[in-house]
Amino acid sequence: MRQTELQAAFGRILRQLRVQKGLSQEALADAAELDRTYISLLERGQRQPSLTTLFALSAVLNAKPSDLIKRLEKS
Amino acid sequence: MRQTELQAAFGRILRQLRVQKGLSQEALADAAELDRTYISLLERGQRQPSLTTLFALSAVLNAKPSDLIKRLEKS
DNA sequence: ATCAATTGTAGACTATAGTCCGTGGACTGT
DNA sequence: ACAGTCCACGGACTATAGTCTACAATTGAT
Repeated sequence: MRQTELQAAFGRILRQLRVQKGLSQEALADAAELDRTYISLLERGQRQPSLTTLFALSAVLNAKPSDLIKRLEKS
Repeated sequence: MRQTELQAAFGRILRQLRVQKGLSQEALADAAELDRTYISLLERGQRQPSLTTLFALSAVLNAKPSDLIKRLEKS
């Protein structure tokens, strides 16, 4: 998988989980102690998270980081 | 898990997998198209990988990225 | 048609991922 | 003693993660 595809796929998964939980980008950002505009960038595939950011987002979304990565592998 | 602990734990896992495969840091770096000194930093817990770096390292080590993350969650 | 909430986006910025070049130390074999 | 391999480590650098401010576009409700 190329880098841009990886980022785009991560963005789709992130958005899906966030919407499923009924959170706004801002609510997610606040809970994960990140910036709202950065969540927007992530979801649009223009950034890729570091490990700690992955863990922080997963925690807020009640998902295991490894499950999130597993979904990435399949996409 | 705090950020520094996360990095340190990732470093330990990375080193263990690399040694298991009988690779030098340089061999791993070359195969993953990364820098030798950066592998050293990762293993010593002084850097954390991006998603694409995680995938690149996992590929060389014949491990699924999600399995690597799973080990991180448990440590 | 308007208002509020949400999101896209741009620009300038700081922090950190990742590179490159070099040095020195530990270890092994000869 | 010397050569070869592997690794720690430093400094200087470039690329990108992540912040902050502000404004425009979208959507949904009334």
